[in-house]
Amino acid sequence: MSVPLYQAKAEFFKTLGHPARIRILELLSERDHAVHELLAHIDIEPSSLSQQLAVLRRTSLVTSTRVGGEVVYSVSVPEVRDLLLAARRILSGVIAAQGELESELSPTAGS
Amino acid sequence: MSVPLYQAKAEFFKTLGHPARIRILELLSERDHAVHELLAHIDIEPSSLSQQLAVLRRTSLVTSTRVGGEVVYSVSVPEVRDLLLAARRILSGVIAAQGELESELSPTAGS
DNA sequence: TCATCACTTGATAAAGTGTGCAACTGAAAA
DNA sequence: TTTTCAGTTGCACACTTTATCAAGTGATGA
Repeated sequence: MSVPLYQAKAEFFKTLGHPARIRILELLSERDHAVHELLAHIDIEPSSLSQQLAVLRRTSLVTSTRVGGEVVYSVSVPEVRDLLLAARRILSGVIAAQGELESELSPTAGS
Repeated sequence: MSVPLYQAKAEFFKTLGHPARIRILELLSERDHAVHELLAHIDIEPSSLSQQLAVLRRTSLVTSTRVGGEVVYSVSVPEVRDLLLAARRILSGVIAAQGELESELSPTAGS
């Protein structure tokens, strides 16, 4: 293999590193969605959504199918869901820790 | 909380989205390392390493302690290790799938 | 004290990313 | 056939990230 694994990992995480792409994956891991359905949940321009979907397509995390007038997206790597859950767990830990630290510094109010 | 969770997640993944930072976390999840030890394993300039360590510090994923002449880093969120393992599993799946696809397209050699 | 090792910081140029607008394609409805 | 809805693509601009070089701090050893 030409690309070292740690670099592939970095690129993988990079594709997860955008709020819209996270939202897309969260919605798609519930069920398949057409683009206009995603659009109803995510507050960005259609062209921007399309671009983020393209990023996810390029990395094979989602696939699209044309169904009549609409394009339906699905996750092609179901394990991504676990990853998002793991991230949430870690994150709540980190955020809680930072919260404590903050309260120690200024016990009256959080910034 | 002011920052929506999906945005916090995106930022979290973004900090993982760099090959040097992945290497650092992998090394640190084995055991603590001084900066010059990391430097021996990761092929980048000291200043660049320092910069990446700063990114990880800012997001509270690692902590540093001065021990005499050297600065020792440790992971402060051990669950990160699971995340890296999960990423590797997902990634090998995706890479394998792409490999198959590639062989179908050109059965003789992979690009 | 002076030199040196171990790191960090600052500045800057180059590369990469994201955003919004306009133009374009395909399918369905009028 | 013409419109309209559903998406995508191209492009210009702003913003961010990264790499590198030079300069600076802190501790140790000569």
